[in-house]
Amino acid sequence: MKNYWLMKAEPAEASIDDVLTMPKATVPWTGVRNYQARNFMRDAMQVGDGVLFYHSSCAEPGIVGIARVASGAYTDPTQFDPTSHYFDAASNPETPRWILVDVQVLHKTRNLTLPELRLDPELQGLTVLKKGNRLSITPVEAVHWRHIVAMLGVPDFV
DNA sequence: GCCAACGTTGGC
DNA sequence: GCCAACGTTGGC
Repeated sequence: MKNYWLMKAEPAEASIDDVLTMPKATVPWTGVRNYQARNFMRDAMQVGDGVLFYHSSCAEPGIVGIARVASGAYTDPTQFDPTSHYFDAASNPETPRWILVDVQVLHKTRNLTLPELRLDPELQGLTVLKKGNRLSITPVEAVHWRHIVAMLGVPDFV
């Protein structure tokens, strides 16, 4: 049973266009430093899960592409790099605290903006629309996933 | 830049 | 274990 996710990226750091320039349009989803988001990657994500690629902290936040989970969870190396913004001095290499998965972009889409998402009655309950939501990785219900891929006119690969 | 919401830390 | 203080996220 596959799952669906919304994953936030800051375009200033790793936009969908940046990812499309990478080999196989695949990016190691580095920098998650929240336990709830980490646990989703570690415990619930499977290769092949559907991903809504979301741009946050930018002029026009919204869903900008469709992606898939392309690897299982593995150690996020940036936690051990003192020069990295994501360095975590408290993490021990024998029991790494932070992990990541690879995410592969399948389709860049138009920007389905946050205001548009909010206006759609069928998307009520989408976690990213909830007040105070800050989680960078959130589960998406199958009914919401199907609605969004249909709106964007991309094949539902999951 | 502001601020609401939420997570984390640390004193007790 | 409680909770105040502080830090971060992220829309606006």
